[in-house]
Amino acid sequence: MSTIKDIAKNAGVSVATVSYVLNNNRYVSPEKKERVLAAIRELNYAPNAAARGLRAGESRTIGLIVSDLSNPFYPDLAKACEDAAQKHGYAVHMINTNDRPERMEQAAAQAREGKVDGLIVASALEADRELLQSLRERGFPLVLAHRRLDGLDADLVESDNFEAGLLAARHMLRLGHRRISFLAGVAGSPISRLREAGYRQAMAEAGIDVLPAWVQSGEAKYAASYERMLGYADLPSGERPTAVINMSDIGAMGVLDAAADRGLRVPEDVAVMGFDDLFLAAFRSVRLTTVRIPRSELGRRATELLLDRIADAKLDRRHEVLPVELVVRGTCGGERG
Amino acid sequence: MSTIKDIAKNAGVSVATVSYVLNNNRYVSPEKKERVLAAIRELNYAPNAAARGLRAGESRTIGLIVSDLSNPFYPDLAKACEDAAQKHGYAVHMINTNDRPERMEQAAAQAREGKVDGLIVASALEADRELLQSLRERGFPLVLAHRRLDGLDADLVESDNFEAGLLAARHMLRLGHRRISFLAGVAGSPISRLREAGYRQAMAEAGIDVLPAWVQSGEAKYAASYERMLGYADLPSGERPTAVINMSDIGAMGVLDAAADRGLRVPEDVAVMGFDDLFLAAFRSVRLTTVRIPRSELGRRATELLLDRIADAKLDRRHEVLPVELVVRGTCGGERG
DNA sequence: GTGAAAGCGCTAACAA
DNA sequence: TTGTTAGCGCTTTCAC
Repeated sequence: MSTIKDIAKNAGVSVATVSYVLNNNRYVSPEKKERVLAAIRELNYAPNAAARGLRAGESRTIGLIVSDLSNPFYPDLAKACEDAAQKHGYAVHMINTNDRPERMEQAAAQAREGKVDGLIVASALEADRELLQSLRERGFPLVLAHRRLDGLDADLVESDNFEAGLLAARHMLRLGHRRISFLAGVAGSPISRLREAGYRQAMAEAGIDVLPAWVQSGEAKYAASYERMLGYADLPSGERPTAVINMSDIGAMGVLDAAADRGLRVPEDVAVMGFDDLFLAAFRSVRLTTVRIPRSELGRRATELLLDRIADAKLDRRHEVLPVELVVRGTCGGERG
Repeated sequence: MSTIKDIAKNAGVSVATVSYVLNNNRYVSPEKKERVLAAIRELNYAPNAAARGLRAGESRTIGLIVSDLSNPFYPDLAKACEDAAQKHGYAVHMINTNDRPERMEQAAAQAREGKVDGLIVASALEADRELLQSLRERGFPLVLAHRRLDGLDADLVESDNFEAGLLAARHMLRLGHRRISFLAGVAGSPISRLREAGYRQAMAEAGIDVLPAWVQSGEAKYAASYERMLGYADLPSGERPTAVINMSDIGAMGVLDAAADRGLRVPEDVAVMGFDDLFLAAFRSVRLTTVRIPRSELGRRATELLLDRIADAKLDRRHEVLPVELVVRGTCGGERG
């Protein structure tokens, strides 16, 4: 690898001059400039990032922490984040925690070492609060995406989860359902809490008492949701919920499959909804009615907020709520599309 | 952010001593050591990565280039890569190219700037050959994963694509099919070429002439495969392939959906297979028979090879071929599982 | 055992 | 208009 000195020597100028043409922040005579450029081409030179970073005190890289890359929710968010960052000359350093706390610690370490200039946390867990708070206290730029962490002094972009729950439940209600189940996410998850609140509000508006058996916390993943639907299927049909709203599209797939395995027809015997609107929800063999969570927008806005914050640390804290949208397909009947 | 100087001052020792305890590569008296450790804790110090990197001439970071993060194929590969890298103290810098050449150039730039110590390319395109070759010529550590690039002087880990094609076609043959279609990937893709060769070999073994209409190149994605299956569906039933092997599980979903849209039953009217064995292939509503491509192993081995190469640049070039596996589900009949 | 100081590659203040 | 040089934070050689 050649250095700026090699270029200077090759072009017969000082290193300062090379630096000037590199950053073009000083006038350099056309002849010298051309010689420098030629030397750069000839030696295939690229300025060393570590040296630049050390000098400038920044890495021009942001970190993106996601909890589970295999969840199709995150790749879209990550892509949008990368696109937005790139537009501003930043690279994205993605870290997949698999919800393991030690991975989060590694991410924080990278922050403290200056490997990244700021962090987007797309999966903040209660367990991460202290770590993230300590980062913030040291003034480290941080934005939470998708999952909020109440009381944490950081910028936040989320979707309108209350509205999402409201939309879902109202849709079921409109279709005539009364026994509507809400299969929530892990207890304490703010996303789940908000959506459940929306669901409860819709039920209250309709004058329906929500029975305890209708609302269950747990993992929103395929297997857990499958099991929970199996539980409903074993109920006598007069007690069984006629509609099931699941915290995620992936979980809704489990509900759908469990219903099928028990000979329950969708939507005739059970109507099913999810949240997210993943690509698989659109498959003809699925046609899942769902509430779309704007993941790309989440990623893009989070990045923009972070970049703003990096540029100006004393901005007021911001909190953005992105709109969600009902997507009607086949699993509740009344398909439009 | 505090620096090593702050620690030295706080602990009343020299920066050298701080460095020694940081890296613990010299004997330091217990008392001083304790004072240094205390100062580090007190000031919440972490050594600056840029300074270290500059000094050491390495970033302890590897780059992972994937072509499309939204394709569920890659996240699993990326996770395995991250796990393996982490085990050796390396971070992973993921870059999503979306198959755009300029993104590949940015990745190469990061390599030349020393932001990463080596690169795993999980989606090498013909168009990238020159760029990658020039990196190799400068001795930059590079390993190709999943997609080979003939003639490129780089380590390679791929799956046994010829065998995969063979397995798929033989499975259909065993089930009694004769008119077996192979919906290939983009023309010229080595993966597609190899799998097609396996398919053709199986057909030849069975003494069947492969009709031109049975083999079609194109995108292996949902929409393109959907269209191609629609084309088959319009054929008189005596000419229509009774079995369709698609280059990817996602594409096979398109085939499945097109068949359903045309009232064709699976597997009675058409048997369908994919490649990959994505999580969605296992859904009860899908139950796709497929050939499993070992994506996690691909990611893990690629990382190990790269780390080896970083440690020792003059290793012989390596080429590993990972085994694939037939996964029988419902879309061809004869389900075992 | 510990410390002073050189130097990794770069930028920019200052001098000329 | 261009060059000299200090210094970013760290590691390590060399000296004591």
